[in-house]
Amino acid sequence: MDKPLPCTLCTLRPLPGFKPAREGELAFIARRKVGQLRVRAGAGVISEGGADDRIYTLLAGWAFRYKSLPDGRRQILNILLPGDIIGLQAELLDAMAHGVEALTDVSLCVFARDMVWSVFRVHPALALDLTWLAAHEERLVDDAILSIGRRTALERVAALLVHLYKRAVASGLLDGGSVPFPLTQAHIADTLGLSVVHTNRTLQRLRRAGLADTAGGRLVLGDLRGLRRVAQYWEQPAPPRPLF
Amino acid sequence: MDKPLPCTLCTLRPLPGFKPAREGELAFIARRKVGQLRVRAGAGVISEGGADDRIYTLLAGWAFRYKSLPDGRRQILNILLPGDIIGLQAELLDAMAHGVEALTDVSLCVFARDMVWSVFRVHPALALDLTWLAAHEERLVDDAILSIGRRTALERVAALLVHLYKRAVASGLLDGGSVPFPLTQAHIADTLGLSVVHTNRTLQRLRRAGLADTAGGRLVLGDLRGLRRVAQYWEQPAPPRPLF
DNA sequence: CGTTGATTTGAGTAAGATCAAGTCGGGTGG
DNA sequence: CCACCCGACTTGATCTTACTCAAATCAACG
Repeated sequence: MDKPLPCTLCTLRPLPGFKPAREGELAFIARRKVGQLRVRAGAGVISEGGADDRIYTLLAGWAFRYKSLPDGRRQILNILLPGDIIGLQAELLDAMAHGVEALTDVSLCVFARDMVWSVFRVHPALALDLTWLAAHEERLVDDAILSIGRRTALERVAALLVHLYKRAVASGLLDGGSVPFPLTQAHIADTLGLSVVHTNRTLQRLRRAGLADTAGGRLVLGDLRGLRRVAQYWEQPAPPRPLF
Repeated sequence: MDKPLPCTLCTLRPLPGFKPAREGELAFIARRKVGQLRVRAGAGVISEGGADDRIYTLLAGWAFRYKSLPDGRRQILNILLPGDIIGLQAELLDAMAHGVEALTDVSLCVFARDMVWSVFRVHPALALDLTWLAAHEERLVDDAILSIGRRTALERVAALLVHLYKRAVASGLLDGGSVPFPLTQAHIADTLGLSVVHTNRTLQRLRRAGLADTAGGRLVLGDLRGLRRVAQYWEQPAPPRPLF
């Protein structure tokens, strides 16, 4: 735990990508925040199958959800950026069917386990936001299935880079034409269902074509339009999202 | 539209896989059901990108959610069985990011567009159920990603068959050691990110090994244990689910 | 029968995996 | 300061899985 940031001073909420809170809701949320948690890059936030009884929202840093097979093969389901919720599934279903691991050092707002139910009882509009978030995450996962199932390696990598670039920009991370990019090639491979070697060669193809470069922990898109074209990735405008 | 079945006589709810309705909720749901819709096998229920303003629940028959790329490649996201909800995403997010198509002739309970919001306002416990359903569907999609991304073709097919068998049994469709299986090999291929030809050969392998047979529109698992083993598929017990 | 959709088979190919080294760069400890 | 370590990235060679193309079979149905 580190010194908690009061929700009234939230650094995320003012960002253009987030909806402003409605009357009374911010105070309600603030009252339920029981602390703040810091997790180091590479460490686990929630373990696969574990029944954690907290809900988190990612305040700063990057993380990812993953699942693995008994023999160790691992699949990353989804990259988490600030504003994303962690642990909602565990609250609703019996246990967590996936793990969560920090990609960078990460700060999490911690909420008590009864948070969800009290939101539903007291603040229906906020509860609807929570469901919105769940539906939105499912949409991301749907997109991932389409990529992994039907795109070629080149298309997959291109689509992932466009996708992450867009989200990073929406999180206010754009700085001098590039965004932070904390994924290693092994992470990309685990996200896209590819081997590390093939991921490497595919990234090189994109780099040589002047489309995208991930060097030095930052992502530069040389030609967004062109990248979209090779990825067969068409724009879906992102409306402002709710935040907890 | 065909003659609607009143919710009080629902054929699904008594099944062991579904939670009983709480006090007052059944009447509430019944009042919001505006009709019943029949869709022929192969016809679309919701089109990709369309902004349908209804919510459905699948009363009888099989369907599937899908997404496609501009050039026509198609990926099935998820198979829908009786009790599944259709169109929740469209209500929450702006438009439908995926299409839904009937696999068999299908009956749908139709609810008005404001259904969701009124549930959240009036019946918080029911709203939580709705979110449960969303989280549950996401879990299925998470599993699918793991399969497509990290399992071999043989493992994928085996895992899908086990999965669908389990769900069909939970829907009360088991009859004489087999369940209905309305998917063509092309559907399986689109679900698993394989080509039709390879799907065919893989199914033959399973058949010859005495593990599973999909002949004649029915699925017979010759050796569930063995199938689980090749699929690296471990049991996740399914608690009773809410129904709308 | 003729048509249509689903399944099956065969042959050739290509995308991507695997195996095995090797490089590069940023720590750490001597 | 330098040796060395370690993780991430890169390269080459080879192998395998799964795709593509093309055609045959099969069954249901009007």
